[in-house]
Amino acid sequence: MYVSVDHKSRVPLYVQLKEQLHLAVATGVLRPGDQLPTVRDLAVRLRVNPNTVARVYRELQAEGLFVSRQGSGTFVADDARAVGQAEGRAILRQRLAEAASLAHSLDLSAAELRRLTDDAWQAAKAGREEVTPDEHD
Amino acid sequence: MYVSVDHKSRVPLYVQLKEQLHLAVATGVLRPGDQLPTVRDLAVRLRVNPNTVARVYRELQAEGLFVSRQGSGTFVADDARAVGQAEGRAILRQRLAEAASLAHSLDLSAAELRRLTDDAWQAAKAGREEVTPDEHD
Amino acid sequence: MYVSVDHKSRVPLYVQLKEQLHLAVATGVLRPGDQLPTVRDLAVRLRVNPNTVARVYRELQAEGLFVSRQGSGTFVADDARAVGQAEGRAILRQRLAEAASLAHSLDLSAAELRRLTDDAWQAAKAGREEVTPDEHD
Amino acid sequence: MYVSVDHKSRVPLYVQLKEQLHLAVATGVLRPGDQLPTVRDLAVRLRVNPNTVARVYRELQAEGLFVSRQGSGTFVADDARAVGQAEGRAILRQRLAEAASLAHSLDLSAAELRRLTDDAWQAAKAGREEVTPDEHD
DNA sequence: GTGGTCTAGACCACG
DNA sequence: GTGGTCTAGACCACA
Repeated sequence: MYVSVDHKSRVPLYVQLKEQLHLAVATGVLRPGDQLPTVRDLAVRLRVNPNTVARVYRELQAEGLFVSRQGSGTFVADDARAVGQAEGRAILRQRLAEAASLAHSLDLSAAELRRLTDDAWQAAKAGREEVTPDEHD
Repeated sequence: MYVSVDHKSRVPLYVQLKEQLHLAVATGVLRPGDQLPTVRDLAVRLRVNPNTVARVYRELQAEGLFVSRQGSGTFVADDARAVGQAEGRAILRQRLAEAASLAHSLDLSAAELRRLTDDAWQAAKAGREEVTPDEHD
Repeated sequence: MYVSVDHKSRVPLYVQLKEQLHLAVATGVLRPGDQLPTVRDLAVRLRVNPNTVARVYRELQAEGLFVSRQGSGTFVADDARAVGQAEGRAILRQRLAEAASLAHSLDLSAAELRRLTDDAWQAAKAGREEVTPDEHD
Repeated sequence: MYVSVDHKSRVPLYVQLKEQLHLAVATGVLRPGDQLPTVRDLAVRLRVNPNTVARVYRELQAEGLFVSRQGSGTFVADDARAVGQAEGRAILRQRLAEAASLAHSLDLSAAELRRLTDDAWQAAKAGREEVTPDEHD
């Protein structure tokens, strides 16, 4: 479980955390049945208020990715991976749709868009190798 | 009319408006020297708070797309088109970078990403024909 | 907009409020496009913390019943009624399923269950006439 | 084995267990004078915290269904069946009251409610045949 | 010790 | 003035 949040970002903390957990499930880092850190524990590690973590767990439970039980903890749901992947693809499709629409408005050709996409892909692959540690103070 | 906003969208009105003006410049619908509607006029036409329009004009001025001549109004800057196109591409690149990163996290191949991009492009092209952005009542 | 919550009930406040709004939409008391009370206003009227109201609005928005926009307010979604009725029936079906299962365990016949249901229906109809005002102190 | 619990359900374990014992008594699976498993034994079999079982025994004792004889164990009370059946009916009546009230709010007619009830009854009858409540591993 | 609810009150983004 | 986010900290239900 390697999650981190950037307190300086303008993206809400709970969104950052939610996306990371989403991805962890979609990519199999978190597997069905795995227990998640307790709300309080994760809150301490991320230097975040417990309510914020609780909100993320609650929403992911509503989406069917997690199952929480009072007294025992929060776990990855049995069918979480499928749900996570489906959602991940849906989000990707949505973002590409926006990009394509913008490309259209800029009068780019399909070939030009494809080239830019390939560039972005290469950049993402390269970026993967670097570590981007979490700076807080 | 070259601008319209969707009051039901969760995208902030000022962002929508700003993007549309950006595009209008980048694609040549608005040309250097053209005069823009007054803040009040545009606000009425879009059924939007004047503060919102004013904010957009102010920010686009700061970006160098618009210039305001005291007493006579707001106009499209001389080098606006170049600025607009450059910014448009930068935004597009940024969005594709995010999409590519997500695709990477989802373990998609470059080919799969390209296919999704092409799909999005086709969808954008198809959608373009059905746009009727002018009238609101 | 006549909503009330019982602070003494063991049912969470946010659940009580959510159910009432759900019903108001499903029964047409709230109609598509209607503006809801502001978070702060409703919080004062119900003697509840604004966060509690905000949570309800947020969840109902996630379910597609409400639409909230920063700066302007919260409104009933266009297709809210259909969503609300569908959900209402689903909940009813779920409760009847539990009741039927229990009746089965108690070795009741279908006829006996039906009689009890009719009784409950009559009681509900009668109860409808009484007012049950909200006591807070 | 006449009891089982579902660790994945959001219904609290102690509620599940209590209901099952209730039913076992009401339907005669457990008869007056029968000895119940020890707290520790049942806890192990159900993979549940002993506190949970103890709580259920305590509450059922308070309701008059069980009696505990010092040093020899917990037994089903002599008049347990009557008590259990009465309580079962009371619970059923309560649930139907809630359902009827909801149906009323949704503007359903008595006939529609009856139809839904019959459907639920049939579904419960059908479901009953496929139950295999005993084994958990 | 687990998660769940609620309050009080601050600060930000938007119109 | 609208909703949205976040913190701090209390209290409850469950195991």
